[in-house]
Amino acid sequence: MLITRASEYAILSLIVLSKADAPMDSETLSRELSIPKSFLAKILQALAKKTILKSFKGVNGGFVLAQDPKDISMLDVMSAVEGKAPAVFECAPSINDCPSDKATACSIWPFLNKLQLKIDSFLALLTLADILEE
Amino acid sequence: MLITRASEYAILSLIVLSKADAPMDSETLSRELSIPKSFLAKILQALAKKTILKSFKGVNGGFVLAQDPKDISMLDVMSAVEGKAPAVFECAPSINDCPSDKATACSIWPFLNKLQLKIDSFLALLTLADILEE
DNA sequence: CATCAGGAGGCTATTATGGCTTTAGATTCG
DNA sequence: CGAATCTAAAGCCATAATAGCCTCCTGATG
Repeated sequence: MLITRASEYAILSLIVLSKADAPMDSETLSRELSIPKSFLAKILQALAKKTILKSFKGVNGGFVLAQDPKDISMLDVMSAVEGKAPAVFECAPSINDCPSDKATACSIWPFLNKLQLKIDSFLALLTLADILEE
Repeated sequence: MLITRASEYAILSLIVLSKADAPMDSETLSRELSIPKSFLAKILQALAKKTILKSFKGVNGGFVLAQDPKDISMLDVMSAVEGKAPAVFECAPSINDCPSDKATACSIWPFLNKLQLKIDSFLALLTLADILEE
């Protein structure tokens, strides 16, 4: 999946936002979590675009969760933040498409696909609610 | 975990090596998988250092699996290749250590730790054998 | 209309990726 | 035994992608 720091920051933010009862602005979040403000802003915007967060402009604006934590999966978060579809193996784009004309690459393709599916389904089942529950 | 391309290449290599019956050198692997040779060489070296692979120098040298596929977990591979300990959340280094003096960061620490454990244990149980079996 | 906070884009710094060269251990052959 | 050859090991350097910084624009609020 090529998990980057953006995913890490996104999850951190979601945990904090899930506990807030009013919109929290990116500057406050940035300060509380010691995350660079400008980078965090872009991440929050990406989450808002995928309707994982809801944003409010103006005074007392900020971000709130747009969905119930049990409906927000780590796969959702990561694919929202990492731009492209979350693919561990970028050289293996689709199940019907052999990724290469090399015989070796072709023969390992089913195994890669299997691994990809395992990771994806794990991340799809792991929700924000799972992390929050005690 | 900040999964990078190195992990992807490592897993690709392990799948191919698991099907070879003689040492395979980094140049051949690089050619078959269309992976940059010099980068792949470093990855294979990292895997050899953690005794996931065994290396042979000289004529007919190369790399072979040093362990049974069922004993090679994705967590092993990723931590071998990503240099540092595989931590999704680098700001949260150890369970007894609050990662920050910020109250907010401190309060979300248990949740982060929980997520980290979930991901780690998933990756620790996912072995090369799981990927290879049909 | 003044102020606040998100949205969007460009720019810089840092890190990951990839290229290249040299060194060292192992094998083969004369 | 010694030279030649093969391949891992290890380093340094270039490029590409990510992480982080700054400024202006837009919509909302009072």
